[in-house]
Amino acid sequence: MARWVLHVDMDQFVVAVEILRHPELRGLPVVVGTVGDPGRRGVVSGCSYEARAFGVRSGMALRQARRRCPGAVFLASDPEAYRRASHQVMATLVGFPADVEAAGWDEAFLGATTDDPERLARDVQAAVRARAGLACSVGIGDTRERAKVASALAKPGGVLRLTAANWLAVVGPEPPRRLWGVGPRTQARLATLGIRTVAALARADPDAMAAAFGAHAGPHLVALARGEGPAAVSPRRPPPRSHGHQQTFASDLGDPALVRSAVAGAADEVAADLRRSGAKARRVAVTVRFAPFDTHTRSAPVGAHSGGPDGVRPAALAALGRFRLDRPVRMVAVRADLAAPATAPSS
DNA sequence: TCTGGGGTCCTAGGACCC
DNA sequence: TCTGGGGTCCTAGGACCC
Repeated sequence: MARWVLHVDMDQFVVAVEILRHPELRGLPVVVGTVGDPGRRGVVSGCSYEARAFGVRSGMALRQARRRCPGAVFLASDPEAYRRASHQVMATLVGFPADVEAAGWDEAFLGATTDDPERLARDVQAAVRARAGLACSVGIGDTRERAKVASALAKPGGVLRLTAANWLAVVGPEPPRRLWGVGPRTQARLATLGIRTVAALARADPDAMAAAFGAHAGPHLVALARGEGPAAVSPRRPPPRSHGHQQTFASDLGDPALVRSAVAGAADEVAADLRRSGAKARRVAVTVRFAPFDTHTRSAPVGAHSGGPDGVRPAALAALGRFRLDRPVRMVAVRADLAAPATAPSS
């Protein structure tokens, strides 16, 4: 029997959850945003296939979504409902003879030993539909990268297998953006080098790519284009490396005192996270986004308070003190880098 | 045209040390 | 006075993902 990676990806997850409790929305263009009001600052966190037909995309500004699809139903995001649905899905997956690694609310990797991965994929789809009432697509691969790309190509509701044998035939003509780990910036840089397809990137000289993208990142890009990479699926999640909170203001803040109080508030939320998790902070970074979108970060160590929660706010305000708050501010963020857990030293 | 909130990882320059 | 080659830490920025 062979070892396979399956990538299970829920179809239009947040919208599907909304349709479960609002069946009358089925078949309509539906847009779920951070806020339900498309006149306010916020982005699309999920949209139905009917809305996508109008050009609405995840991550798009709500105002732009409304321009593209004025007739869409706009709903506010309800994270608690999505988390409950996610738990149902993950509980269903854990019932299968496989290692299960959650990769966000709406997707998971399965590591399974089987001679019929398609059969397993169909069984997973049926079980998720029966238990949670939701549809998913399943990618099958001999690496995580291939399984991940396969599930995207299988949408909606399909099953697709990608291995070394058919990877380039299927994915080769696609733009590099199709790869898991290549975004719009990297695709644009690749285009300036004349590389416009996955196949072209797979043929690229790793040394030349190292010169252009860095010693590690360059060859890594070529490996991605070949579908290579790890195949391990690990059910245990590593401890978090950071905790953060950020706030975009409904309208820009011109008063530095208000900016300081927003930073203090975010720092207190981070401190509360630290208390819950028992983790220690190493540094605290404050990000200030000036209008329209000019973004800078300053950080400070939390040494004076031994990394405890009480040290977060002073460190955040110290970092903020290094900014000149002479322009309107759109967003502030506070993030704490966590110290490695103080468990038994291993060496 | 306008760009949320929560994260992870990589790069690169300078400081500092041997 | 001019000077190699490595390592690690600190810091800011960038890219990407869900």
